[in-house]
Amino acid sequence: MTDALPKTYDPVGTEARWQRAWESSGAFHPDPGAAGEPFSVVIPPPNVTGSLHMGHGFEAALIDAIVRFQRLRGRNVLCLPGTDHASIAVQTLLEKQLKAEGTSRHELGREAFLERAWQWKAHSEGTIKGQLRRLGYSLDWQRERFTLDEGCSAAVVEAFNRLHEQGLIYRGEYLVNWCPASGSAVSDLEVEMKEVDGHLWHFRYPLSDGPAANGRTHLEVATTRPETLLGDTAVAVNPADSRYADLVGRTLTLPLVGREIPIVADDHVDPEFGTGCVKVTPAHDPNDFAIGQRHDLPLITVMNRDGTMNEAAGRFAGLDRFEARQAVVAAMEAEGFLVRVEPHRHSVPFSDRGKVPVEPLLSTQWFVTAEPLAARCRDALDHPAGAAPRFVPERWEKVYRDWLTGIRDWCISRQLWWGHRIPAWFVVSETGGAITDSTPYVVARDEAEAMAKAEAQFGGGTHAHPVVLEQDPDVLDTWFSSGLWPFSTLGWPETGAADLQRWYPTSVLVTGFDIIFFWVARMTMMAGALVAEGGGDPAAWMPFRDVYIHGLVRDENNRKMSKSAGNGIDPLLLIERYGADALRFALVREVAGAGQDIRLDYDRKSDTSATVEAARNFANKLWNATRFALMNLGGETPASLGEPDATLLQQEGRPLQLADRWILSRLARVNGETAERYASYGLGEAAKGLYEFAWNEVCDWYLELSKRRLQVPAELEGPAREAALADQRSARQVLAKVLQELLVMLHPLMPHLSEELWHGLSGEPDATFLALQHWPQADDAALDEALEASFAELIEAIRVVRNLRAVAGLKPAQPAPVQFVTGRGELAALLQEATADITALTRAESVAVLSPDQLEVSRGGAGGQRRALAGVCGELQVLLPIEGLVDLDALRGRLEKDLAKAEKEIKGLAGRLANPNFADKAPPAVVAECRANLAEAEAQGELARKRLAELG
RNA sequence: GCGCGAUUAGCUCAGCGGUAGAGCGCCUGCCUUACAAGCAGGAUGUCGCUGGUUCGAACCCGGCAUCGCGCACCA
Repeated sequence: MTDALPKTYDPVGTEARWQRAWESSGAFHPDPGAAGEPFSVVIPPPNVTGSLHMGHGFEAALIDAIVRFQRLRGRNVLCLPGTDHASIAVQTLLEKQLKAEGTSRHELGREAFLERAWQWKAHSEGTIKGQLRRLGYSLDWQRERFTLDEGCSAAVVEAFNRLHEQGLIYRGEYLVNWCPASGSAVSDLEVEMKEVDGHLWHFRYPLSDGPAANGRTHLEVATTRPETLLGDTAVAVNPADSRYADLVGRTLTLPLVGREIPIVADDHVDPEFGTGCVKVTPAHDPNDFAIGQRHDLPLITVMNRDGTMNEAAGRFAGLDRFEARQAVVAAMEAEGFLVRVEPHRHSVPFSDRGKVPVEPLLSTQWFVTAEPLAARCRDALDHPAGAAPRFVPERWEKVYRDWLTGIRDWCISRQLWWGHRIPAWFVVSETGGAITDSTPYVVARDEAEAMAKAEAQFGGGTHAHPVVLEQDPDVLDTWFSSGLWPFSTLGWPETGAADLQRWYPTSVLVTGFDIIFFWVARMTMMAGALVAEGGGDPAAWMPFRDVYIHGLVRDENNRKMSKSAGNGIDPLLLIERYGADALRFALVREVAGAGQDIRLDYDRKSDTSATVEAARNFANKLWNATRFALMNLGGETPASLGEPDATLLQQEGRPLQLADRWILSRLARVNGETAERYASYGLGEAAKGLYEFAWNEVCDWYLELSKRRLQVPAELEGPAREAALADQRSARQVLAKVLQELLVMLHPLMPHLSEELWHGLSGEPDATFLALQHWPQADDAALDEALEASFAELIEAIRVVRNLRAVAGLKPAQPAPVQFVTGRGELAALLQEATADITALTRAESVAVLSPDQLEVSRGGAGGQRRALAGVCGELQVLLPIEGLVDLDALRGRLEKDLAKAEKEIKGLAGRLANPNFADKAPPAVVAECRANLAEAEAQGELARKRLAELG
């Protein structure tokens, strides 16, 4: 960097340069053997379904801020990237493509289809990696993983085998959520309830053996799904319902089908709802399935897997389920069984991915027994040493715990091709070469092991035929492999793996609340079963110490940004316009507390964002502040200048001025606060604090105050020159130190800009990175609360002068005399010490600090100052004796405003003090403060009145 | 139905017991050699409604309303 820096910061070239430098030097590729306490994060692997949107950018900004901070703190940091194969999502996407091409996966065949899926993966992964790099994410690309890569796949096979050995995986025929669109079972979590305007059809089911004692000839049932009546195997009533007590045990004749079905009594039925009679279709409804089990009812499946009716549906066979609904209703009506139809709003389960209603369908699937795994996780939350994991914000712990309580078994098989093939082999030689529900199977690590197991069990002896195996064609739920992510990526099941030893458990998981069940809970459950190896302290096996839950990015209309909603914004669009640092800073700065959603304002017509633009302006501000420093440090660096010593005062030879001591105190305080905020996930607060410090304190005040000291007039000679040079040097030292430290503190949020400016300032070679420096030790000796308070008063005094000048309509360049009047000795001393600063910042012609007595004397003498412009702040009276230049009306207006303000304050404070309870019960300090404020306000009001009177 | 969150300046949001804040936008002056992506000054609020606790409530507690989210779900 040279002295001739451009006036505006150009992020695009700079960012690319540092991204290349960091990566090619292996800056973020840690050695497990290196020193430093380990700190590790595995990133939530994005799906290889295309590209990333702003939500990913937001998450990246948060994670990177955390890991970069920890790196600066000297930790041995690993931040491991990767992607997820997203079984259903990718397969759906590919099938859509194939359909558009007029073909299908079945026409292509499994092998060719998978070939294509891998091509797609390579394409999508390339896009995603490009995006992550452009964000400046400090990832270890050499450790990049993919859920379907060799190592992760081996981990999946091992996990499946171990869980099976532990008796936690079973195969069985149950009602599952069947998604006809993808042709696969899905888990409970992949089902979304949606409110739909439907109908409630009331039907009559006649008693088969004649009228009841009370003359009743039929029962009336209601349903939202008439097509399922073809599979009814009972009608249920509440056992306590006296209306039907005598009918329990008798039978009804199912219309259209003619089947005799029993009337059963079951607690599930709410006698208050409808007629109190419920048709029971155990093979097509989860509640009915449960009733069916209790009453040992037959299961009659009337649908095929593609959502059409099957042979059991008789004359309706072949119809789509929704066509069948119409047809059944029409037939019921024609045959006189339809009582009435009423509109009915109700919830319908939809498949998350397929966007069609799921069909509860009886099928044979693989399941994970969830309760024992969940129990271990619940215990970890109640561990005496503290909840594991620790949720930030805390409230999410309850959400996590509630889900783990009363958990249902997890259906893990999917009738898809893209994914981890289930490591189970059917011994088809036992069932005539075909896979049926009764075909025996073996679970194994590979085919050879499967064969050995199968031969031991089924070979030789009485079996004359050779053992023939066929691997289960299904794949596992994507979340099965995602559940292993924190340890499969580090080398598990190889427990001796160096990375696993060094970085497991990981330090923090950063993710959105929308996948606490899908992913967070699955990881903790998997770790409990696979890593814990028999329990123990959860701190040893829980895959992360903390879980930091962030909110979602919403668009300008407060809608969640997502690809499916079509409102996602490509982060690259904003990066190209404003720079990655600006985008990152804008996103993080929006975070309040934690876990709150953020709204990114964005104009889709112009692709602009006021929020990001403000962050870009901040970057430019820092750029220019550093540019100013480079122009004024005389070619020196922070290192060559050395540390300023805040404990030495001007008289003792090192001319540290008021402003120096003030900014060094502020710096030390901001350093401590910022470190604390970063460490406790207060990222938004850290960003806001640094923004305010950099802009409102360093740039607006310190930098302005340093200007007059950085220039030593050529005409100075002798001791005066010596003094000016010494003062210049200390201003240089302080300026250099403050800026350099500020850049380090900003680095986690704005890595490229800070890296660039830090190099410019420090003159360090390109190969030395700010990213790998140490967080500066806060100089606690520089902290001076009283000084900070005094300086705030000084700033206020200068503001009043500026305000008066503005009211008077003085041209900025026009000098004017300034008088301060105060009876407070230490305030007078402060103003006296800062005379040169005040002069510089207010264009003062002269600065006088007077006591009230002195003022009276001077006014009595000169006589011509009665119409001075006057203002007050605190106990300080500020006068601009510039009669003749002043607009009297403006002057009066200003004074009236002061007076009104003072009177309003007096009223409030006096009211409070007049309440006897206040003096009695409020803390003495508060009462004293109130009295002081009242006295001050009264003094202010008095002054204003007096000046107004003088104006006549 | 149960639970969670939100409701503060025109907009986006801080503040969470002691006299209401920021950024953007708006108004008025300034091209003052770090920055016009800037500088200086200014205006702007019955802090959703309603009870209560307290000397004192935007802040704590109870209701209500509106918006959003999660879980469960009666055919």
